[in-house]
Amino acid sequence: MPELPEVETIRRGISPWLLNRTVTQVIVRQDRLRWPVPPDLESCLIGRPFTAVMRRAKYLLLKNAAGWLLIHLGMSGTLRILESTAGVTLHDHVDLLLDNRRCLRLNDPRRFGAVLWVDGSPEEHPLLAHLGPEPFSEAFDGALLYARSRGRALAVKNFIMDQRIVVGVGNIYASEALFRAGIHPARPAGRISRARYDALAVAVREVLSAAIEAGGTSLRDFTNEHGRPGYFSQQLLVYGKKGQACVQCGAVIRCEVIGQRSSYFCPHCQR
DNA sequence: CTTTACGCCTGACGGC
DNA sequence: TGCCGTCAGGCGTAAA
Repeated sequence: MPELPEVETIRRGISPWLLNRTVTQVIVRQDRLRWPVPPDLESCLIGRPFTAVMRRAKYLLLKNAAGWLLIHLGMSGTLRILESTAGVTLHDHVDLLLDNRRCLRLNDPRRFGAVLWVDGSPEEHPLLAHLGPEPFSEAFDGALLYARSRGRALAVKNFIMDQRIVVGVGNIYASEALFRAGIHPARPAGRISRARYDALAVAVREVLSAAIEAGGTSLRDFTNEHGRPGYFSQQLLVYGKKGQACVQCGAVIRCEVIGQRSSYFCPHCQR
């Protein structure tokens, strides 16, 4: 599933195809996603061109004159731009047919994703209201991580994956950022120094921006808007590398479950 | 308030 | 070959 770099890659890819285009038809083949797809979605979309294609955290936000179409890709969702609505395959749940004859298609085998309609300010929507800062915003830095972590005992990996602390960091990039910062993923968040959180904030930004540059990480089913994979998997240093040699010290990379999620780290470089 | 566990779903993979 | 258990990029919710 897409973390922030994958969602941002999708956003950049679909944006030119959607901006100033109007939806002519909505096809919902399966409305049982994480929440039901609104039955009146077509009436919200038809006749009003998209005026912005934005991202907040891992949510895509498509704006028109009436409100916002909110899309989340869950664990296995993909969005593609197609020539037409032909060639329907398994798990092609939602199509938006556009007035340039293109089709924006959501495919999501596990159906943890969501397609919702938001009228009013999306920042006030319950799903978005309590999100932390964007990792590339000025509000996100070591001072924020340090302040928010005081007195908290949970593992730092779970702390930085909490979307109320900072958005966009999922299981892959949490492991990668902690390796780059030299911090053990199971270390209690409240027992990490300000200086180390400064390094972690930098590492989070670096790993996310490098992944965006590469067009996302290709693992299992992530592909961009044309169905092509991203290339950041070639730059992963610890994720999925259990049993392999650490690129920095040669120690054996380990994998342990922390907070119900597989966590990869170098036991020598990360403390 | 914090922290943990679980459930939602399907598909791929490894072991037997 | 088939069956079964495990695991997978997220996140809301319930419970302690």
